[in-house]
Amino acid sequence: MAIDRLDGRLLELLAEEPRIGVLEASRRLGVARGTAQARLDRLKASGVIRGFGPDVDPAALGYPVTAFATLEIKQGQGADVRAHLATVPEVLELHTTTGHGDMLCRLVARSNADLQRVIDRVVGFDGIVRASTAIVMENPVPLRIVPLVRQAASGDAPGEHPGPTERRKGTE
Amino acid sequence: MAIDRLDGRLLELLAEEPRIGVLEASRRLGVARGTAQARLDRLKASGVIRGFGPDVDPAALGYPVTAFATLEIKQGQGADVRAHLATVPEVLELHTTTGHGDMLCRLVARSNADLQRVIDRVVGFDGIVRASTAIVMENPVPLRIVPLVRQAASGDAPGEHPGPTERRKGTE
DNA sequence: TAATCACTGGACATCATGTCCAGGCAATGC
DNA sequence: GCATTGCCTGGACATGATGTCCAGTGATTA
Repeated sequence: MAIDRLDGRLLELLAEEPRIGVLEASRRLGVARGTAQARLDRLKASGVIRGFGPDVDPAALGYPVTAFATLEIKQGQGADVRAHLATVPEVLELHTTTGHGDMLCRLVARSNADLQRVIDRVVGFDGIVRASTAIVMENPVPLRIVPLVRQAASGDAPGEHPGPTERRKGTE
Repeated sequence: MAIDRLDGRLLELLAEEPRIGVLEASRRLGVARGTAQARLDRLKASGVIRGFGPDVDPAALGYPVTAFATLEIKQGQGADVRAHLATVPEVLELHTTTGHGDMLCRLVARSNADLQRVIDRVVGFDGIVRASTAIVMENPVPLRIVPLVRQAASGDAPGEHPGPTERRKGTE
């Protein structure tokens, strides 16, 4: 779904100060509450906004160590490995990829020593041939979405397929 | 900060149905509203909950392609490279790591073709020696936190330093 | 020209929020 | 044993936000 500048500013507002609510957002955007409400509903319905889940910091939970593991999988064992990794709480996300490895997963651990335990548990599975781990030292750019939203909303997005004007359609 | 079972269940509730609010959460947990409120305030104050920002789906914004790029950096160019990558909207996060590469970043793009443009922009910088990119095909385990919260809250967490009982202290 | 659509500005009842309070209860420290 | 501390309860209150209507206006499209 394409978003316009108003959608973009609304998303920015909510990203930076999630607690403000629809009413306050409409005030800051200079539009009627109904408009902000409608935009928000639309963003949620179209899947741009998946939800407003709490952003939990693993470090504050006692898991200050983050690592990325590249896994090489035995042919045909993909499904089993996925199921295995899904049972490990320290596996925060898992992707299957092209390239040297077959899978990439993000891990957390209580310490560098604990990371060894996590890795052992992750790779201690028959379908996994090899694993290489990269420990995260710094996180100069934490997961962010605002710059992308800004670009998507500005309409001058590079790589964008040239389209008609930005008039909203009733159903898309 | 250590969390107990009540904190854990509260986080789970909020993660799964963020819209319910404190009052409804307290009802489901079977505790007084003041308790849920206090727990939530404490989780926010201690940094376990960073916020309640909207969870935006890049794919719905028109960026359905995700990739991870491992970058090798020229000695002493780290700061410049970080600053450079921070200006690229398609760079959703950036980590400096140990291991083969020096940095790992998550990218999104409008298409496989567009990914080429993004990569060119990312590596088109003097301090970057080499880059290897892995395109994400599937995402069997999307970014999740609940299993980790459950483990942290259960107290029987592996790798946990043995501690006293789970009585809460006044200030920590 | 008629129809469609988004936005406005207002209305309403309901609900959640932030913020107090007094009391009970369990664990801690002396 | 006793006082202290800290958490939880259950209640109160005013304020504010929410969900949901509506009629009117302006602009675009067929």
